Amino acid sequence: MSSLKQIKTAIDKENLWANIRELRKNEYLKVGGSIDTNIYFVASGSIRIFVYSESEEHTIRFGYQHDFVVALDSFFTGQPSDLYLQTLSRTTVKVLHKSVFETWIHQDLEWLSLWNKALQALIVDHLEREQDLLISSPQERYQRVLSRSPQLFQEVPHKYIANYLRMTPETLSRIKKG
Amino acid sequence: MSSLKQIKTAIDKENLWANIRELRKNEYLKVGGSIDTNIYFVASGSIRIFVYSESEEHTIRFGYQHDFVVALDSFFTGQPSDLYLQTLSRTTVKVLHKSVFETWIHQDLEWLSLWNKALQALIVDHLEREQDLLISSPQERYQRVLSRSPQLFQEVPHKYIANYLRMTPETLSRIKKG
DNA sequence: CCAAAATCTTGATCTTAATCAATGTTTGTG
DNA sequence: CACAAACATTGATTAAGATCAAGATTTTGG
Repeated sequence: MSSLKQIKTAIDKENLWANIRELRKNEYLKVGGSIDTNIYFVASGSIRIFVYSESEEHTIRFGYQHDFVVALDSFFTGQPSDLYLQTLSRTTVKVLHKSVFETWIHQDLEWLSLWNKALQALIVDHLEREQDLLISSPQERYQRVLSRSPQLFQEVPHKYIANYLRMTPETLSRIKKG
Repeated sequence: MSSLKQIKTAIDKENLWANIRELRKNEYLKVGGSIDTNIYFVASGSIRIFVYSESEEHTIRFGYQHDFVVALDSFFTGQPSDLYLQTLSRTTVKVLHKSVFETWIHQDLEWLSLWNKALQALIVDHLEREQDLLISSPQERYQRVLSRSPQLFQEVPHKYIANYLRMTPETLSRIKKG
């Protein structure tokens, strides 16, 4: 059982959730320039994290059912960040406040160790992502992400996946066909 | 004082280093397919972390004087990883074994908290890096990294920086001129 | 269920950075 | 110091993916 799943179970048991939010398609949980230190758990639906740059959107990550979604930079630093969190469909999230989480996690060395493990797993994921992005062939980038996250292609519109893979929807479409 | 600096100071004080290695230019600390759970501290010189893919090298990160350098995926998972660690010049590193580090870090909640902070800072760095890589204009990618890490351009040959920025040395050269 | 909107596909053209090639410059070593 | 090797620059050409445009398909909301 992954560290994140264990953390989720414990949060449920101790009933730490602040509230539940229901969002329509395309609603923003967070916009650029704002502080958001919440942890969101996607009960249903899907969310996209992106930034603006060169007046274009760049997709950082997706979250769908059973994922945690967090504006990590704002969460860690407590500062405003450039990240946008937007729903891609009607979505329900459970909200956990950082302060509650922090208090809880520091109550027991066991929890802190678990959180440590979760952070480590996150870093390993980021390393993978970095390699995905460095690869020059769009074909290869597609293959790597497809084989690691086939589910993703079921869950979110491909135009966003194309953006996530730093290619146009047209290029992605042609790769899928080929 | 950053969490990493505090950790470094403590390791020095407790004398946890296993040994010191002197390496010539272009020597490998680690090659792809191997396990390496060491933490290296660059006393002098410089190191490049890269992977092979499509029979090309892709540069993940640089480490120079006073940086920690770690094959993070292998370090965290204990498994073999695709990362290569290679010196870019005559380099001296201090070596710290994971087991020693882990034992030490778990002795005190204070240390574990500090390590936690370091991991968080690392994740924020990775987020920045991800945004750097997503940007489509080579010009912009160059500008962002230059303004965040001007020192880098003093420390390592630009052909490696070009690779790190996912462009050719020719393109980087033209950007610098323009 | 139907209409409108959003998404996806396909083809033609254009643009930008990669490639190729040659020369100039710096660095490191005997 | 000299000379070779590594690195950087510059110009010409090519190629791959972006852009543009139109049509097909799917999704969504009243």
